[in-house]
Amino acid sequence: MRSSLQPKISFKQQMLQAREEAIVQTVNRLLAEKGFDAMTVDEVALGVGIAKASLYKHFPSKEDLAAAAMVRVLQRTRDFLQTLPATDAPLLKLQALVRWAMQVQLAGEMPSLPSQNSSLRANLMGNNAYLDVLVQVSDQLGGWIQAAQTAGQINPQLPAVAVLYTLYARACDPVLGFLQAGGQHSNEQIIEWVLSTCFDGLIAR
Amino acid sequence: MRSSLQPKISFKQQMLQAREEAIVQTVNRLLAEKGFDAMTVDEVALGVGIAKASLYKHFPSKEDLAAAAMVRVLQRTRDFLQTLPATDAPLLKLQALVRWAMQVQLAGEMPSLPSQNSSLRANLMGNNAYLDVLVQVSDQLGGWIQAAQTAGQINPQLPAVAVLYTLYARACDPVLGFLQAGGQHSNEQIIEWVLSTCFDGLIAR
DNA sequence: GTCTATACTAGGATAGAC
DNA sequence: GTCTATCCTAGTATAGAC
Repeated sequence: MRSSLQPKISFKQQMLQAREEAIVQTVNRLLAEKGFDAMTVDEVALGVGIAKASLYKHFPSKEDLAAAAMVRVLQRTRDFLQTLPATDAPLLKLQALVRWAMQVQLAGEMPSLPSQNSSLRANLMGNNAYLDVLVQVSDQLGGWIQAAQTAGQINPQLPAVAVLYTLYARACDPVLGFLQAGGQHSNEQIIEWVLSTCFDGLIAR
Repeated sequence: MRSSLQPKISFKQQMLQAREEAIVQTVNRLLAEKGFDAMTVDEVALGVGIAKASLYKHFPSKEDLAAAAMVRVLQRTRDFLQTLPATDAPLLKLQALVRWAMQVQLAGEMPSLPSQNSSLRANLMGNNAYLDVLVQVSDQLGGWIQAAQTAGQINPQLPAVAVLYTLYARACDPVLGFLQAGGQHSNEQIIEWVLSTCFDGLIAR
C-alpha cells in the first residue's frame, strides 16, 4: 500500500528539492557578486524565474535565504575535505583546502556575508543545519591543525583557533579580487601568491 | 584692511572645520562599528547632535560622509608613517604600520567599507582628496616594500602590489574581531599573533 | 505552491521657514 | 547653516485569488 504511493511523494519532493536548489544556487551567485546587503529578494526571484511571493513559501526571510547558501557552501567544503587522501599530511590537506576555497572565490561562487550584521548573525546562530555543518567542518580542520602543530609543521605558538580563523578568512580574502581586478595575472598565479603569503608569510624564507 | 577682517573669517572657518571634524569623527566610529550599509544618516545626525538636513549642508551624500572618514584615516596613516625613524629598516617600518593599524581596528576606530558596493566605489574614485592621500600612502609603502624586497627581507617573488594589498587587508582583517570576541586574550596578544601569521606565515620557521 | 497586487517601513534626500 | 516637516524610492514581506 504505502510502497505504491512512495514514487509520487518522492517525485513531488524531488521537484521541491530541485526548485529549492535552483533558488539557493541563485542566492549563492548573488551573495558572491554583491554581498548580502546589496542583494535584493527581487533579484533572487528574477534570477530563479519565479514570483517573489513564491520564494517566501520556500524560505521565510532574506536571512534564511542567505543561511541556506552558507549551508550549501559548507556542505561543499565538507565534501571536498572528504575527498582528500587520508594518507596526506595534515598541512598538505589544509593547503589544499585553502587553494580550493580560493578557486571557488575567484570563480564567483563564494558567498560573502557581512561579519557585522546582527540580524543575520542571530538568524545563523539559530539555524541548526548551519551550525551542524559548521561544527563538522571546524572539527575536521581543528584536528588537522593540531596534528600539524604537533608535527611541528604549523607554528605551535599560535592558538589553533587563530589558525582556523585565518584559514576561513583566506577563503574570502579581498586581496584575491583586487589582484584579479588588475587583470595582469592568471587566477592560478594569484592563488599561488596568496597561498604563499598565508603559509610562508611575507618575509623571505 | 584685509588683515583686520582675517580673524573673523578665520574664526568662522574654524567653527566650520570643528563642526565637520565632529561629523567625520562620528561617521568614523559608526563605520567601524557597523559598516557602511548598516550606518544610517539619522544615526550620524543623532551622534553629532544636529539635524539631518544640516548634515547635508556639509556633505552632499552618505557616500561623501564615508569618503571623508576614509580621507581622515588615511591622513592619520600618512602622519604615522612620517613619525617612523628614517633609519629603521623598511621591513621594520612595514611591521610597525600593520601593528598600528591593528591597534586602531581593535580600538574601534578603523572605518570599514564594503569592497563590493559600486556607488560607493564610484564616489571614492571621483574624490580627489581621497585619491591624493591614498596615492601618498601607497607610494610611501610601495617604496619601502621594494626596498625590503631588494634587501631580501620580504619575499622578492611576490609582486609589490600583492604585498601592498596584503598589508591593507590586514588593517581590516576580521580575524582580529573574531579573536577579540572570544574574550580569551589581550589585544596585544591578538595583534602579535596576527602580525606573526602575516609576516612569518602559518608554517613553523 | 504559484501568481498579481499591495501593504508597510526604513532610510536617503530635500523644501522652506528662520 | 540650522531647524522641522516632508517627499520618495527601494525593498522586505504579505494578502488573497487560482
